[in-house]
Amino acid sequence: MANKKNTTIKDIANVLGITPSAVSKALSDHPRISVKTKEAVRETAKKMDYRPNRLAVSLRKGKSNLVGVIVPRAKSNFFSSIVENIEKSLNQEGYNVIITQSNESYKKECSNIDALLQIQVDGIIASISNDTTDLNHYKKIEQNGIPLIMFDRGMKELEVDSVGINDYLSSHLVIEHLTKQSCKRIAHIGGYSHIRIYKNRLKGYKNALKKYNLPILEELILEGDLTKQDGRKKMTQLLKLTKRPDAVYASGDYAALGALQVLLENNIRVPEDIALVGFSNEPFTSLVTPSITTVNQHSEKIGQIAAELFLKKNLKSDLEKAPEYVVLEPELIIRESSKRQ
Amino acid sequence: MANKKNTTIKDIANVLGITPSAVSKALSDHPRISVKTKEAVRETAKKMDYRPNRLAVSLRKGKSNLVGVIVPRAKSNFFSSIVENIEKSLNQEGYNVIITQSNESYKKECSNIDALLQIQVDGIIASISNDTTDLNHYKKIEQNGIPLIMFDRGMKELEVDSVGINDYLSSHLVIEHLTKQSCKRIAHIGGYSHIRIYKNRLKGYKNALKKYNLPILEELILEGDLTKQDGRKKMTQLLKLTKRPDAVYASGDYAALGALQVLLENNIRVPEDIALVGFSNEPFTSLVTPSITTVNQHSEKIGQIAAELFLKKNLKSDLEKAPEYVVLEPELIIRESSKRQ
DNA sequence: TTATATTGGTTAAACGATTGAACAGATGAG
DNA sequence: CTCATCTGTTCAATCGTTTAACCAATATAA
Repeated sequence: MANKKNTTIKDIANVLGITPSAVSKALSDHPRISVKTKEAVRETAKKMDYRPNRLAVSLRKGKSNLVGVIVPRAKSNFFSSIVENIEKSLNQEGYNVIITQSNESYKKECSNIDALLQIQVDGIIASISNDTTDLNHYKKIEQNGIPLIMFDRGMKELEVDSVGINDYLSSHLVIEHLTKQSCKRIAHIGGYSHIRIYKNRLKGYKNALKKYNLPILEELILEGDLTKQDGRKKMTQLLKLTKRPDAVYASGDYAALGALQVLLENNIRVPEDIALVGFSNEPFTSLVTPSITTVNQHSEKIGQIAAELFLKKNLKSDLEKAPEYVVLEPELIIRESSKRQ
Repeated sequence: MANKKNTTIKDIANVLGITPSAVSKALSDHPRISVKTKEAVRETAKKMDYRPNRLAVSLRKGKSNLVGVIVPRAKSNFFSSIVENIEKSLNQEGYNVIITQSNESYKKECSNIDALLQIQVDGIIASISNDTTDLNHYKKIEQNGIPLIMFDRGMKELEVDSVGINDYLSSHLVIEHLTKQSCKRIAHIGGYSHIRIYKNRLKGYKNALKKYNLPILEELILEGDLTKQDGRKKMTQLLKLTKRPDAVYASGDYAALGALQVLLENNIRVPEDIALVGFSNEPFTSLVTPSITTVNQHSEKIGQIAAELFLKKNLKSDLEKAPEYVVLEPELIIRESSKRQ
């Protein structure tokens, strides 16, 4: 029945009365093959709907034309947008992309890497999970001789190419804006500080406070996994303080959303009583009431640049070279949750 | 340099002084290999960190252990949740999943299929794009002798396994609920009716109206691509009617969101003046104010079942068999946008 | 004792494409 | 007329595994 076997190079050779190797060379435009033969080959190849067997080519050439991507969560708009752009860029260059999610779990991240190496991808583009502190599994990638590119959450320790935004500057933008709204007690719901981006946002937050002559109050600085649930918890905690904050800057939109819910449930006016800022520009931030001020991270560009970094590294297969760090400028999107007129 | 070549079956053979084929058989637990040899092989395999070359295995066996998935949009929570579950189920069985998006475009869908066939996936699990009317590109899949499974948006014409919810019943649930809220003029913002699910929802809507003795008014039935933009447009259109509807049932949450925005902008009370119901239970429906009543489609289950259908089909490689249609029961989630007390 | 199983492998071909080396025929130089 | 060169192709090995067919040695049966 159907199961029409695919035509191979051999079939073409038989039809034309030449050898498979001549066909192969004709198709790859080898100089030693006559123009006449080349044309004949190309023509019958098209006629017979020939498509090279990717598996055979990969086996022979030692590369699979597959690139693995590891994201913490695929659902997040930020990551899915990055993935989309990685894919677009790499498809153009003849690569296919395999997407895996770590679900913010160290264990899953390890097994993702194993799976990708086992599939023999030509490279891995990854963003580290919240749960990850040990980095040995990432070193396996380079031991396999393929490039690793990190995005958003990169780690300097790994010494690999990476792309992300200027987190330090982001915090400055946020604090600057909040002080203009005359906020004086700005709390920070941060991510785990072993992750570079969250550390940098925290550092930026502290430095900016200093710059605007505001005190750094440890009771206003919290650390968690930035889920909506975490946001609720941290906000509840902040409301218990005798001296409540008049603004909250969360390092993630989901945490900001959780915080917002708690604020509304407690009939606290946003932004009049407490102003709120999130991070990542997830679509829902513009949909909720009040809409949430947030930081745009240019996810499209991040994806594209990550792909380009891979292509560059892969082309030169020059893993030795010093790593390249691309840093994009953040953009503050001011919405209702922080705009006190 | 790193680039440590991977150990092959041959290396193991050399170490043990036997042939590669003996090693291969030992690893696959062939009965003709002695227990002693098997143990020795397994041990040195582990010691040398042997991992079979998937490319070679695939080439030899004629199957890649890769499954392609085509979704209209990866960002949608509904689809991403399905994908997540397909992946989970298939990974367990040793398959890897390649995800592609059609972005609701016929052309992209075609090129996705081509790409997947070219990668030599062992099967394709797909949901048809809004833009697609011609189905010939899907037939190519079966011509290649691999199974095709459809989810959510399946097409009877294709005669392949599929899984989705009972769309007809969904509309009944919605209309029943709205009539209980004493709505009498219920509008329907539908998807393109060449897509089966939207046709069925429309049919269910009409039948349910009849059941509750409500007239079917063509001016209240609209068709579009169900984006937020489309929802805005359709709602604006409905508001221009001399006799406005007192309820709107949209076949998609994004369209419902667009409609809600227009309603709020026009100071129309929801649900008191016009009640609103969406479809898919996207997370934002519970986040906006008022929260949107919607239909839950059990995306987790859909993914899992799609994977199972593939595995079954693939095992028997029995493409001839009559297709299997799995239909899940929908669940109406009632929220503020339609609850008049 | 001879024929027959059984055990535990080995050999070799195959999957489909690539590629350096070899080779045959035509052409040109000396 | 011979040797070298060029052209267009074939040969054969290779990538790493799998597997049907084969073989030698030992065990079993008649």
